[in-house]
Parts: sequence; structure tokens; C-alpha cells
Amino acid sequence: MSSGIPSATISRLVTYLRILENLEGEGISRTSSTDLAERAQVSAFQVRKDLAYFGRFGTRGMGYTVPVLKRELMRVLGLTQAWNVVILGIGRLGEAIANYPGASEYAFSYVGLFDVAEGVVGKEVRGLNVRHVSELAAFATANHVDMGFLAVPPEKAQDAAQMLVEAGVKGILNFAPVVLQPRAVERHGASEIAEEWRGVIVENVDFLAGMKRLAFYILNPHLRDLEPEETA
Amino acid sequence: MSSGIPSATISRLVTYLRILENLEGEGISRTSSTDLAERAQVSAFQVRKDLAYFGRFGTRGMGYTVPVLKRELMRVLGLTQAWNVVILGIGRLGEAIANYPGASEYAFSYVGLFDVAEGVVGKEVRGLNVRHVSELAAFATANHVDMGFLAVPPEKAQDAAQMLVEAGVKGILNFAPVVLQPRAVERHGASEIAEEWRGVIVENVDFLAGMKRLAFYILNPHLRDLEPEETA
DNA sequence: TGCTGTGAACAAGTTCACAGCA
DNA sequence: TGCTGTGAACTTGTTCACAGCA
Repeated sequence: MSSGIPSATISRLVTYLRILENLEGEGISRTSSTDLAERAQVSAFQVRKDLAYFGRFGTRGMGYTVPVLKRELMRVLGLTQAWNVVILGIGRLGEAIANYPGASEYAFSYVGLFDVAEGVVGKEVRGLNVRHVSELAAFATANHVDMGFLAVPPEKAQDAAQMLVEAGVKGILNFAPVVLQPRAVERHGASEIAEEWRGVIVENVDFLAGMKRLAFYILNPHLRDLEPEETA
Repeated sequence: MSSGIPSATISRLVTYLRILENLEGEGISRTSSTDLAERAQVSAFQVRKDLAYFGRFGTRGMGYTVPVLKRELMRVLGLTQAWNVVILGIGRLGEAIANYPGASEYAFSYVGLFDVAEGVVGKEVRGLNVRHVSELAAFATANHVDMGFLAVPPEKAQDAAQMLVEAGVKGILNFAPVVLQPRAVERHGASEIAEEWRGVIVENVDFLAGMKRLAFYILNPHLRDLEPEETA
């Protein structure tokens, strides 16, 4: 609902931005909706419509200038400012996330890593000492934290999310295969959204779900949206 | 397009299935569209509509029987059969995926792990010896492989995907922050879809994109779909 | 002339109201 | 009576045709 920018558009903008970075890396300075469309595997109409929600970034007859469009998309997506991130759950997955190259591009930076396990707390990961989650609240008071990544086991995800929210994060990237409830655990069942959850954004990254969708579409390929036949 | 089952419905079915497993684990044997809706954070209309695409699984006036609906959803999603999976790229992320609990639920099983790096090939991960990718084609001839997980660095993703497709996989779960092109690399630019790519399903799991979407929605919370106010 | 930007047509997906059955 | 199942209304998102400017 609301002011009407499709969430699919946001996902596509992220893709366009990545393509622009690659083009820039290859030293290509101009592109077009047709070119972007092919690289992003969408239609050129879609590219132009997506961009039009946010402004006029091209030149009629000429196309787009790579660095200009890149800068504009970074601005639109909020990637020109600093983002402080904590990770909860430094198991194999949390560690892989912390070390994944590209995450620290733009101004994302990991400022704190938290876990509960004996062998993990105190360990050094990507130049940070893993702290015990009991320190999270104090840490968040002392340091500005914008978002939290949740990489704990599924059964602990709701509690851990609650801690993040109480620590004041504005967004959660949830890797656990769980639908987070915007309310404290004890209050589960009450249909009220807990006050501390108001305005908190949750984005899910769920590979087990992806794996199951993949199984479904392998068995039912005709139900998969075909790729656009023409890129004009 | 096509026969008209929204892809969002498939994602939600995966969620419903997970909820049913949890309910079963708690010993709860009956549920309703309202209950499922609350746990899945969607509307009850949506739950009923999603299920109705595939059959009639409930009892009017009574709701759904947990084990029955669970079994039906597993059948619908294709999770009652065996799926042989290979992973390409056994870095930190690939290893985390291989070891993630829950992946081997249902009949998903990792049958082969592949990499190119010296220190990685030969290593034992989850009871499997990591092989060199040069063995992939022969491996796929000798063993039935249904899907491949792609956890290689972005710049190698397209080539690696091509190998998977040539090895005959029917689906790719792509963890690399790259839009895979359904064509061989040398042929990039030709708008023809390469023959070997016909019918191959690609599903993306892209946490860097999720992180950027999160940044956007933190700055523009009003553009985020609000949660359904009522669950009736 | 060429490619962007955009209002209008269309298609897809969601919400709803209620019919139908235990 | 209660909760599912579903056609119809509606809303959202995509496609299109073309106007508009370098």
C-alpha cells in the first residue's frame, strides 16, 4: 500500500546499482535502459519505470552516464551514509557473513559481534572480539547501532530479535528460517505490535526457503515466470 | 504470466509448512487459517487463497489437521522425493551452507562439494571430501545431481553456473551477488538462451542485496508494506 | 533520429463477502 | 454456528505506445 513504489522496484534498483559498479570497473561510461535490462534480466520498460519513480537520470537520445546513475542510485538507496551493524550469532554462518567481501563496501561497517557460546565469545573475527550478548544493551547505549544481522539458531531467533529491538536497532536482517513476530515473546498471541517494534524493518534472507522453492519450480517449471523474450 | 499461481504464494507455502512442523513439534494437531495467518504474518484470506490453488485441505467449521496439511504441502512443494545437491565453492559461506542444520531435512542431500583452491580441495566437510571442479562433469555423469548451490566469488559465478548447467543440473541456488545469464559466457550479448539453459531454474539468495534493501527501508519506512492490521 | 520519461491499457495478485458444508 | 473455499471487486504492478527532448 502507501505512496506506491513497488518493493520489487527496490530490489531491482539494487541490481542496477551492482551492474553500474561492474560497468564502471570495466571502464564503460555510458549505458541505456536496453543494456541495463539485458544485464538485469528484466524488460527495458521496467528499467525506465523503476528509475522514473525517483527522478530523471538519463538524457533522451543518449542514455545514462554510468557514474551519474550510480551516484543517484546510491543516494536513493541510502548508501551514501554510514551504517553501523552488529551481528548476533557467530557460528559458521555468522562468521561467513562477517567475512564476506563486499559487505564493507559503502559505509556498512560491523561494529560488534555477539554470541553466547563458550568457545565463541572472546574469539577474534574480522578484527573484532566476539562479545557475550549480555553486553549488547550496554554496547548499544555506548555505540550507535543502525541494524542487526540475526544468524542464531531458529529457536533462538525471536528472543535474539527482541534483544536487538530493545537495543534500538532500526532494522534486522534475519537469516534464521523463522517469521519474526513484532512483539515480545511473552506477549506472543496478543495481536498488538509491541511499542519497541514500531518502525523496525525486517528483511529475510532464508536459504532453506530458497532451496524448497527451487525444488518446487524444478517440478513445475511452467509456473515460473519466463524471462522477457525481448529486451526492447 | 502462465497458469497463474503467484510466486509469492510458493514462498508463503514454504512458510506455512515450517509453521506446521513447529506446531507438530509442540504436539498441536489442529490449526486454522487465522492461526496460520498470525504466525506467518499475513492475512487469513491470503492463507486460504494460497491453499486453494492446490486443493481442499481443511474441514469447514473445523480448520486444518496439522499432519494432514503438512503432508499435503510437502507433496505440493515436491519435498517427498529425494534431491541430490552439489555445492560449488567451499569457502566460508559454502562450508556454512553445507553444515547448516535443517538442509538435510526432507530428502535433500549433499552428494558432492567442489572448489578450486589448493587448501580446500581434499578437505573433509560434512563427511565429504571436497573435489576439484574439473571432476564435476564426470561426477555428474556417474551420480544423479538435481541441483547445484553456487557459493563462489561473484566474478566466477557465471562460469561456475555454466559448469553446473553443462553437468545437467535442473536448478541453481545462487548465493553470488550476480544476475546469472542463461547463456554461455563467450556467447554473452547474444540474446538467445543457450540450449543447455532451457528449463534450468535459478533462485537467488543474496544477502548483500537484502542489506541494501534494509538500508533503504530504514530511511523510507512508509514505503514498506505495513503488516496486516487485522488477521480476520 | 534515438532513447528517455510517462500516462494509459492491461495483467497479476490481493482483499473481500459470502456461499457451502461439518 | 464456525471456519473453509471461492467468484467478484479492487488494488497493485507491469507493459505498452508514444510524446518530448538532446
